[in-house]
Amino acid sequence: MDNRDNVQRPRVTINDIAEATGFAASTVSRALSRPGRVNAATRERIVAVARELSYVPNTHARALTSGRTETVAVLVSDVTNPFYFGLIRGTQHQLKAAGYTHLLIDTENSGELESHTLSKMRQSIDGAIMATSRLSRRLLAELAAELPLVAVNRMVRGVESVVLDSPSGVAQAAEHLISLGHREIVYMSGPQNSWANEARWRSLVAAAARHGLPVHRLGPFPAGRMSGSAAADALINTRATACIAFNDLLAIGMLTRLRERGVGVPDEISVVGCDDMFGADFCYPTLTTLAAPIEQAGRVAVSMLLARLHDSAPATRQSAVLPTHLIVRESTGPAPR
Amino acid sequence: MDNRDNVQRPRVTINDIAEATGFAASTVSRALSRPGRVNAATRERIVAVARELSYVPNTHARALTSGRTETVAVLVSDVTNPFYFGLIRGTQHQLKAAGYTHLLIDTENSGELESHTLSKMRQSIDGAIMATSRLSRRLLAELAAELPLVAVNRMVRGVESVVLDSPSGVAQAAEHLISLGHREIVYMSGPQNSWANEARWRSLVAAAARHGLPVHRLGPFPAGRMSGSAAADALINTRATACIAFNDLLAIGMLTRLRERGVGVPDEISVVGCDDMFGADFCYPTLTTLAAPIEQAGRVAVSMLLARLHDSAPATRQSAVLPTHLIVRESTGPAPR
DNA sequence: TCAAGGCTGGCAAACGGTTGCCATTCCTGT
DNA sequence: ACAGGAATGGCAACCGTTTGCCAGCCTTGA
Repeated sequence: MDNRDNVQRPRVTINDIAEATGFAASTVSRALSRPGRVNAATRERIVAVARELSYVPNTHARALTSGRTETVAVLVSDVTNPFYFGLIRGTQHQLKAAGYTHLLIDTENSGELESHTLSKMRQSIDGAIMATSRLSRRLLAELAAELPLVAVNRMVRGVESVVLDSPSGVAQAAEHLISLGHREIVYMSGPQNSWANEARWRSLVAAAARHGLPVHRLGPFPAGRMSGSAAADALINTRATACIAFNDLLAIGMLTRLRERGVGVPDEISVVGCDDMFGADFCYPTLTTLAAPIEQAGRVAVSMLLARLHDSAPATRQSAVLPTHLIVRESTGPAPR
Repeated sequence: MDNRDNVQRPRVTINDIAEATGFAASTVSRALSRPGRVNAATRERIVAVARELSYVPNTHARALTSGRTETVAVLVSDVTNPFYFGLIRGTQHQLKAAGYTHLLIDTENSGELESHTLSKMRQSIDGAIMATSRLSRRLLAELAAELPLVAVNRMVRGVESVVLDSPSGVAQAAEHLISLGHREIVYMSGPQNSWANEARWRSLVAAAARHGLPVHRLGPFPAGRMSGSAAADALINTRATACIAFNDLLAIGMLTRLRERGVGVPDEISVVGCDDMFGADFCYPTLTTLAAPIEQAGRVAVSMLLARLHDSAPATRQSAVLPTHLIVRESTGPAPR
C-alpha cells in the first residue's frame, strides 16, 4: 500500500484566518465567538474566510483558557439498561441542538466510580446530568456546589433536579389492582441505594393504607433481569395475588420465570412494572406498567443545565416534576377467587 | 443559602508540584508521563507529592501540545437500538481498562452527519470505532487514511475491521428452515445502505440455491420497530411460510403485527431474526435468531485500535471475523401442509 | 588522564485560542 | 470647537503541558 498512514493535513488555525484577512488573531477570535464585539462588516469577512478555509476551532485550546468545553456529561448507572434509552435520546437531542457535546458515562452502579470519574472529568465538562445517582445526599450536594449539576429522579436539597412523579403513578397502579379485587399486594424491591425505589415503596404503602390494606415488600433484588427469577420464586411463596415491581426489567424477568414455572399471568398473579421501557409492549404477556416521559425528562434536564450555564443569574434552585401514568396491558387482571 | 455557586477551588497544576518538590515543571511532567526519563528517586518523590496534592492532569493542555487525547469515539447509527448494547458494553470495558475515555456518538443513521461529526471531532479523539457505518466505501477509506479507524460489521479494503460472520449464520438459519420443510422463504430487507443487509441477503440466496430453492426479498424496510407492521403485512400477501428478517428489531415488530392479525407463529409462518438482541428471548413467541458475539466484537475492535495507536508499527491492515450461531426458540417450526 | 557518551534535569518555545487593557477613530451633545 | 464616551481593533500575557535542545555530571574504557 502506498497511501501513508494518517497524512496529517495541516490544520487551519485562527492565525491562518488572521493572515488571510489582515486582521489580528484576537479580532478573529472575537469575530467568531463574540458577535457583538466587532464591526459587522469585519465579522462577515472573517466568517466568510473561516468557512472557505473550513476552519474548525480547537476545542482544547479554547477550553484551556476559557474553561468552557461545551461538553456535558450524562451519567447513567448502566448504559445497557433500556430504561435509559429515552433519557439518552432526550439529552442527546437537546444538547446537539445547543451545539454541545454529549459525553455518556456508565457508572456501573457504583457511587464511588461515579464521584471518581466526575472529579477526573471536572475540567473536561461544563456540567453534568446525573441519572439515578447512587451518591449519598451529602456527596451529591457537595458535587453540586462545585459543578453545575442536574439530577434526574433524585431529589436532594441544594441540587436542581427533574423527577418523575412515580408516587402518583404507583398510587394509580395500586388503585388499579385494588379495583380488580386484589387484597394482597407485594412490592418487589430494587437496589437499596436507589432513591426511586424508596419513593415507590412509600407511595405504595400510602396508597394501600387508604384502603386499609397492608403491603409487603420482597427483596431487595439487584438491578438486572437475572434477578427476575429470584423475585418470581420469592413471590410464589407468598399469598399475594398481585405485585408491583421496582422496574420493568425486574418485572419482565419475573414474567419469564413465572411462565417457566407454569404460573398464569394474570390469571393467578398480576404483575405491574415501572418505566414502560423498551420491551414492555412485546414481552409475554405484555406488561402493565407505569409510563414516564423520560425522554422529556432528559430534555428538561438539559434545558435547566444550559440555563444555569448561560445565565449569569444564580438560578433559583428548582425542581421539575413530570407526570406519569399507568398503561394497562395484559399482565394484570381480576384477582383469582 | 450561603454556599456560593461553584466555588472554584484552585486546581493543582504541574507547577504546584514543581514548587513543592523543587524540581522544574518539565521534570515533573516527565516523571509523570515518561517513567524512564528521570531518576527513579526523583520520580518517586514527585509521584508522592502529586498524589498527596491529588493532582489531576489537565486533559486539554496535554492534548494541545501532544495531540493525544486518550479518547476514542464509538459511532453507532442509533444509541437506542438494543443491537448496540453489547458493542457499547464491550468497547466501554476495554477502553476503560486502558484508561481511555469512551465517547459515544449517535450518527442518527446519517452518513453525512457521521463524517461531519468526525471531522469536527478529529482533534478531540485519537481514533474511532465505526459500527455499521453508512459511509460510502470511498469516504470510509479516506477517513481511515486520516484517522486511526476500526470498522465493525463493514468490510472495506484499506480499513481495519471486525465483522460478524453472518453469512455462515444465515446459511445455518436457511438450513434450519429448509429442514423443517419450508420451501418458500423470503428475506425481509433492512436499509439499503447497510452492508450487513446485503451480506445477509447474498448469503441466503446462496444457501437456498444449494437446495435448488428460490428466495425472494421484500423491502427495504427502514430500521426501527415500526417497520415491522409494514413488513408483516407485506409478508402475508405472499405464499411464503418462513422469513428471515434483517434484524431482530424488524422481526419483533413483525411478530407483534402478525399476532394482531391473528396469524400464528410458528404454525402458519416461521420467523427468524438476526442479532439476538435484548428482548429476543422474552418477546412472544420467543425469537429464533442469529446470535453474534457482539460484545466481543467491541472488545476486539478496541484492541485493534489501541494496538494501532501504541505501536509505531504500521500494523498490517487486518480484519477479524467472529463466528455466529443460530439460536432456535419458539418462532420457527415445521412448515404447514 | 582524558575523550566519549549515557543520565538527569532545566530552559524556553511551542500548542491555539481568549481576554484584559490600551490606542485610535468617530460620534455626540453643548 | 471641544470634552466625554462608545465602537473597534491590536498587543501581549496567559491557560497547563509537552518536548527539543543544551549543560552539567558521572561512568567507562583506553
